[in-house]
Amino acid sequence: MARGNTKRLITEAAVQVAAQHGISGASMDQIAEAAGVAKGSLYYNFASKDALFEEVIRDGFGRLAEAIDAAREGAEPTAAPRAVAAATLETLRGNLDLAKLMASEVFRTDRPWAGAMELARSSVVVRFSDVLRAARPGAEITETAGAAFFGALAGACLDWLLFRPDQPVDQVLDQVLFGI
Amino acid sequence: MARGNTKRLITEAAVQVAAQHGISGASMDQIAEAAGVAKGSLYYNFASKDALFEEVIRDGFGRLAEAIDAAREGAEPTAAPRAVAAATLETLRGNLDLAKLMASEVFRTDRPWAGAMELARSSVVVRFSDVLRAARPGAEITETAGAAFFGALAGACLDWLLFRPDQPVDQVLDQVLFGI
DNA sequence: GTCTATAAGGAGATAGAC
DNA sequence: GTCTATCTCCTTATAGAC
Repeated sequence: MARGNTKRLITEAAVQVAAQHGISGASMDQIAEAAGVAKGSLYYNFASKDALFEEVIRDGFGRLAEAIDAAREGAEPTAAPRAVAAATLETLRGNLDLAKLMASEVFRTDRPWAGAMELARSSVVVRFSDVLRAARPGAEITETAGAAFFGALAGACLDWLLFRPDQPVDQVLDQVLFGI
Repeated sequence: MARGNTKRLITEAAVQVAAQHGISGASMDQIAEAAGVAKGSLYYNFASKDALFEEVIRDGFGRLAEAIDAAREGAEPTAAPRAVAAATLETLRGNLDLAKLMASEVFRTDRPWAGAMELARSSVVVRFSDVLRAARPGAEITETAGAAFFGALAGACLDWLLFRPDQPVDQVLDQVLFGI
């Protein structure tokens, strides 16, 4: 089995296991079993459990940042908040385990990977702030508004996918943006 | 030492430890040490680690629900969203460890205490939805909007307290409510 | 009602065969 | 590059003294 593929198997299994139990509650044994590889292979491909999850975190937020950028490119500034929100909801829906994992670990500030986490979170928050600013040239918009927008999307999206999955995505979008 | 007091010492220590490491990562040994009691006392006062955190969860969301109700009572319907948002920010600021804990565990659906968690979360989401509906009699507002409002407040509040603590609370409030 | 001591099993990580 | 076997420490929970 090629190394690149094994690494991907491991990170995907890590996401799946940690979405249920949290990073602390996810054991390397469980991850190895979910990935279908031996525990030794985890430690060949990653220096430690912390290094493994640092990569998971970077990948996860990176994927979200790319989706935001793509959605923003194709939209007028005033329409961009809705386009970006839609892209975010779709990305989170397509990576539900990752979304749960991010939501549960994003505000942890005292772990080895906390620096990488804050860098990744911040890059997404900045994107949201920029989109809001461009849509409302007059308003005073700081990164706190971006954090609020991000929180609104994450909160509504997980409420939707976990507890009210029958809603159409447009309805969720309307509810998130009802004031914008 | 009276039993009521010991229980409170334990729950407060549990919040403090779990805010850092998550519930899975918080050990009963750490909690006992932080509470200043022996581990045996934890198991005298609570049937298990899961039972302990079920009480922590119920207490936490109960406190938030009370603050929301109090803020709503004293405000006109159109001013209620801001009043409720302010009360929420103040409550979370006064219980930062609890806020971190709630944010990180609220979407966990496969734990023994998941039922209690969803009941508690839902009671808060319903309150937010009601406040928004009363403020905008014409609009179609579902509980998803309440979940989004809750998410926006939690996201902005933790961004504020953890990474931009110098902002005045009114400015945070303005950023969260900029579209409402 | 709170303590100490301990049981039984799971954790992260490593060594060495293949 | 992946495996199995193993080390050591930490985990939840219980038993029984005080």
